[in-house]
Amino acid sequence: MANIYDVARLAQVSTATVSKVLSNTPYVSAKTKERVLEAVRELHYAPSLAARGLTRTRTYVVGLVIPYDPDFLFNDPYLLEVIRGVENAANDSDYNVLLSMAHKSDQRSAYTRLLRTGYVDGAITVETFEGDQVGYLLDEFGMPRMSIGYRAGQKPVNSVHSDDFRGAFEAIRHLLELGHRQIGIISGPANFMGAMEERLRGIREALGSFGLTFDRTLLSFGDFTVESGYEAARPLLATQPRPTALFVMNDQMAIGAIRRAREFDLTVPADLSVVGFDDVAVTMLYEPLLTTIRQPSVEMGRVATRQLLELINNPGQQFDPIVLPVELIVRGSTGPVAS
Amino acid sequence: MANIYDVARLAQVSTATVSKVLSNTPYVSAKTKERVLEAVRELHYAPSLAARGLTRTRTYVVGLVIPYDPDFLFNDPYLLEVIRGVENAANDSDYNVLLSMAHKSDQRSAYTRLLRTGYVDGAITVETFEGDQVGYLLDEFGMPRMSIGYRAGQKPVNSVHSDDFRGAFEAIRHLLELGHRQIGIISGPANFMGAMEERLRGIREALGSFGLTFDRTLLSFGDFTVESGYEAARPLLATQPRPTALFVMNDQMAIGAIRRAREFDLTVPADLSVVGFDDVAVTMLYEPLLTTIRQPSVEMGRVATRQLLELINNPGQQFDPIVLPVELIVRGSTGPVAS
DNA sequence: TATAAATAGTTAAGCGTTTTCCTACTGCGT
DNA sequence: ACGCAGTAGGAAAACGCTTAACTATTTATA
Repeated sequence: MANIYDVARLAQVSTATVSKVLSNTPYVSAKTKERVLEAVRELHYAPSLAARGLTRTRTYVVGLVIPYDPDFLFNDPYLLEVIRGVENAANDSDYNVLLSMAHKSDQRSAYTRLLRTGYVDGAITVETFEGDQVGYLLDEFGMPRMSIGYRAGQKPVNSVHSDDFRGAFEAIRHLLELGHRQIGIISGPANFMGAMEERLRGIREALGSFGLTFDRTLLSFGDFTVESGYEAARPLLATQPRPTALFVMNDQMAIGAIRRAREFDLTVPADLSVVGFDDVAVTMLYEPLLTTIRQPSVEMGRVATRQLLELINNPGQQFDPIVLPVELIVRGSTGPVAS
Repeated sequence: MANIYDVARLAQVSTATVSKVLSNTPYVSAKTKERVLEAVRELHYAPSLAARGLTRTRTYVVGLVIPYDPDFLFNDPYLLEVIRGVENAANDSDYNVLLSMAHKSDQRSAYTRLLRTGYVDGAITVETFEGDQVGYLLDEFGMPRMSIGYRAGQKPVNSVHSDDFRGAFEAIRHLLELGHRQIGIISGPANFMGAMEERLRGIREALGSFGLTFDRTLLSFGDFTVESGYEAARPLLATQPRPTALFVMNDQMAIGAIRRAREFDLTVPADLSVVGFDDVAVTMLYEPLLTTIRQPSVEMGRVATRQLLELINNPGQQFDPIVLPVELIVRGSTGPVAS
């Protein structure tokens, strides 16, 4: 593997000049520059990131921390899209992505890997449940960091999340406009960072705008799995008067709920309308096609990364969470209330 | 951030000694060792990987290259599991994972990132369609590499894949044992590296063991998407005599095929048995639950990584592909042939 | 024409490790 | 008392790059 000396020798200049050419520092004549580039090409030279990282402050690597304490998160295609978004944006700026999937039991090691080795310029943490340590540790260390999702603590916090409030609001409004008045809710885990509260807020607001109030007895919880949706739907569908619609906070639980509805001999959407959340591609397999709220997952990864790079270049900034728009996708699982 | 000098000073030894303690080199007294470790703890010291990478040959980073030319691959939960397996195994050996999702258009850059910067000790490439360049480039460079999937070229090649032959064999045998004799096949793309051929071989073998031969008119192709399964199923179900069973080479297409079957007023499994492939979790949403062949995806990532580390330590080895067992999971989408 | 300013390129120090000699000490057998 | 093997620890070079400081050359300015 050629090093900078080989290039310098071949181009008949000093290593300093080579370095300047490669980092686009001014005061190099066009002629010399070309000669150096020629040598670089000939030798297939690329600077060693290790050596570069030693002198510069930059390593050109960002860490992507994904805690996967709850295993089911890993069935969530959403995550893969976030990863892709991060990778994409990093690439565009010649950055590399170091993956760190910390299981709760060894968060310490994730922390070590990212921080203490000086291997990354910054980190993106995917926020899931409360109580994750890595984030705090990174902050304490002063490492530039962006969260994907909601972050505990007072604003401003550097994070990106989708507009859960609006998503829930639109979902409920859609149902209300279809004439539904008894709307059951299946929420995700209560300790899932922030998102659920936001959605509940959205629900209340939408109901309020129709002069209705939120009925707590129509609220039920699941853990994002199909099974939990199936379970959570039972008490709701057994309530009298029976809800004519369900707003379920992820698509998989929505599918579970629909399965339960069948057991109650309810047809979707004729007897029961169902709105999901996420718009994961796999639900396209299911009949009826699910009306849902689409989250811009790839975009979330992208935005978080771009913002992180900005933070790396100008450390110490704090800004308010970036909220990405969601979209109501009306498909076949919702319809007007039966008269 | 503390460096090795800080530690040396605090422990009142030379940096050489600190280094020795940290790499478990002999000839350091227990007392000194303890003193050094104490200092390390106190200062929260961790050696800089960059500096270490400069002197040692090792960077303790492996690259994970995922070409995502076909976008739909990214809806495949399978991939996420592979990633997880890689990350896991790497962690166990104190290795880090650098992600590189090369789009076809910039494979060159993926190559640069991984190779020429000297940033990784080895690479894992996920093989999908033929014609990917990165792999060849890595080999040419002499970089240790493991493939996940089938790799072009003559054996031995360093790769890990699941037992597609056996999987197809078991699927077909299962159907044959249920009495099916007209079995339609929906294959993945023909140019998808190796796997499809292996499965076709398995199909032939299973048929042969029942004294049957493969009927090419019952073969149809899709591209792994639900839609393509839906499309591919039509000609098959229109064939006379109509097949009583379908073996579909991934779960998503299987779902598509089942949807088409409904249009033909066929009930699964009463009128038509369907076997899928992969056993991705999301199919648990569908009724009937899919009989399928489970691939050990996390394990594939793990094995590939462990093998790569072995290859890094003893370069130049070539071994035969590692074949991981698959498993027939019988659920509700298959049943005895209607009499 | 003399001088200042801008441009072009070089030298050498330094980044934080590891590792190869070295040196020094200890205890043991003679 | 001497020499030697074994054990402990240190000094310093090397890894490949960047960059500050410097010199030399050219161009602009008065």
